[in-house]
Amino acid sequence: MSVQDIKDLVDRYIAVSFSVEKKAASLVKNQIGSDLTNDQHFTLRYINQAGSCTSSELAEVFDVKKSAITAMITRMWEKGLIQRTRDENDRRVVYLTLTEKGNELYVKAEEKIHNLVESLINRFDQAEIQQFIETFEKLDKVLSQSNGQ
Amino acid sequence: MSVQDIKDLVDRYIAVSFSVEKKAASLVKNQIGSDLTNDQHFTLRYINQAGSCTSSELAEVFDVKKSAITAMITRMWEKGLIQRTRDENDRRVVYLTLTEKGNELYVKAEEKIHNLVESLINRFDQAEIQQFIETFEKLDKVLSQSNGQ
DNA sequence: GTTTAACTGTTCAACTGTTTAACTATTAAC
DNA sequence: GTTAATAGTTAAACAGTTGAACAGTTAAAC
Repeated sequence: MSVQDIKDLVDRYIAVSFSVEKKAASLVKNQIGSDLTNDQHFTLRYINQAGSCTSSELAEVFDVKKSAITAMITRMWEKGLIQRTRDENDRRVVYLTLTEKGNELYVKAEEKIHNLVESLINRFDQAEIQQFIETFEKLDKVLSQSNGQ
Repeated sequence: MSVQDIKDLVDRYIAVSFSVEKKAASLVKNQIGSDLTNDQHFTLRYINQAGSCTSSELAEVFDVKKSAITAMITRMWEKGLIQRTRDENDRRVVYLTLTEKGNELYVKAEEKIHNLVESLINRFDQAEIQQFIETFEKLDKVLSQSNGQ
């Protein structure tokens, strides 16, 4: 592959990744709605899968400062979606869990997103989309390494 | 492919797309810096490639309301990166172009991003990454259709 | 055992990006 | 010539972010 070919690939990647990111976000916003922002949905998703977690953990996973997590959690806490519980052994730590309401809202939104993504995926050849996701996951790992230090 | 397989694929896609999005953003932020946010960089990129453009055009491309564009352009205009020029024939229209400073800043940042993306891409098999980008572009088109109406 | 250091989380000010709704100015339609 | 549509702006309100300073808690050093 020539230098020019690689340059073109890089150009195409930069353009398409930005475009897909924006379009996917607005598709979710328009078709899901659900009173949850994207970030809020993914926060609920993470806490739901983890069962419970801490602010520091979220800050690490989402790669933002802890104060950003505090602000986000507070907004969801005000809406009654998330519970804060202090650890009795180490009283610095606050565990975050979903409330009933938070869980319901999450499950509903998750189902809609699932259907949306499935309808997108079904428009592709199965082998193609499978390969795509595998490469995407490799990229995720490479990015983890690059970000690590 | 079974229903379960599809469900798993959907799960994996949702997880990996969110993860890559966050990691890529923070990698760019940490390694590029350059006083430009992601959105600002892509705005400069679009105007640079178009030569000149209007707020309405940017609103359409980025899929946000025009007032969001006004705010963003104003911030960059205050930094001396963008010029506003009224159309003499249709005085409602304002053309946006890069200033010298805006262009310099853009070119510098673009070069760094290019190198960054190239270093990522080079860690993949060439056929694999080429196929990946092609599928990514297909997905972009599918999203355009889905968002269209 | 007390002091010091490290850690968890919060608050506050400042910023970017976003939407909605009301508005100005200009052009097009009839 | 009045009415519609169009291009862009303004202002209020919100989500998400950083950075710096802070409180409270635990661990380490001595």
